Amino acid sequence: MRLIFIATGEIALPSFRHLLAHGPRPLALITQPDKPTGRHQTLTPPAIKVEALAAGIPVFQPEKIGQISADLAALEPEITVVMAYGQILRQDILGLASTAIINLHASLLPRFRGAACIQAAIDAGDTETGITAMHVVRELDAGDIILAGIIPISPDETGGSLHDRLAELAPSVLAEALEKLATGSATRTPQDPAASTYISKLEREQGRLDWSQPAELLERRIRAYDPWPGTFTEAHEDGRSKRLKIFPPTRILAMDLPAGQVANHNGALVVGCGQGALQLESVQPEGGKKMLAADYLRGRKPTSFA
RNA sequence: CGCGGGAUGGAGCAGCCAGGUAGCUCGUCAGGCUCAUAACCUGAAGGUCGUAGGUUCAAAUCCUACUCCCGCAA
Repeated sequence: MRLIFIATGEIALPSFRHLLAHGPRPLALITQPDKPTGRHQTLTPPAIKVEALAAGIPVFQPEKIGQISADLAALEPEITVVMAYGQILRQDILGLASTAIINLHASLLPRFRGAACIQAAIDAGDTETGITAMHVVRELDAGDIILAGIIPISPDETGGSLHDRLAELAPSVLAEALEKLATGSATRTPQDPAASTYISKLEREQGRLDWSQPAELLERRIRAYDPWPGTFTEAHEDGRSKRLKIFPPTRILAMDLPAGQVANHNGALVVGCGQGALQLESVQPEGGKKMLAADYLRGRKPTSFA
């Protein structure tokens, strides 16, 4: 089967490796251009590009994928697989493959269409999520569903841990979808538009915590947004105010404390929420390293978070 | 050279601006108190103040260079 793989995010790595190991071997990888990253803006290639080159797979990195539609057409693909690419595909790309263009999406569609689907599942308090294989259509993540793989979300799940587990789940979903498409046994289940939800890409600023919200919601958000985009607050300490990153796990307490007020409860760092309170275990002050909340309290005396 | 913060006994910090015997909250060890304890009391050990130069009678503190860590931004 002639297959083209289009992906950038690390969530696609296991699926890509699966194809390298068990076939069909991708004719080419299309991924985003190298981007400057980190404190010193070093130009960094996507990890999947590095693996593709090591495996001798041709790599395309167009600024806009439309620029290489002729090159892709020349490969005469039967199947195009898209996963966490980061660009909207133009109509001419959608029609390239003779059999199908499919997308692996990290949620149980039609719930959580869009970029931040993994974080959204935890943030919403869902008990399960998965990988959905579907046909790609013009509207984002709205195509007919071929099949989905489901995994439970554990109570201490973080965005990072769920990301990794979904990445590991994806190859089996991909393999089954390819098998069905190859044998003509693939079914198409339309998505119920009324049940669909859309989650836009997360920005760093969205990790700012609102302590007037219930502790239950904040606890989930801190897990969901770890490690990206991360959660933070402003720690007020005699006149000064410094950014403080907050990491899971956190513990919900029934304590009655005004929202945003900080208490040293027998050495434990407790913050009041709109409903209940949250005990923090791991924080990172601006300019400092990640540390235990108890350590943080030894040297800093914050009075409130906002 | 994108902007900024930091490096001080095992942990987290103060001291630096206005140079002059290294301090706080803990931890550790010993002893005491207690039915008992992560509680309390007493005492002790533990630091080339990131590295290398410079200024000075004297540098954690002022100047220069360098190394490492981190926040923002992208």
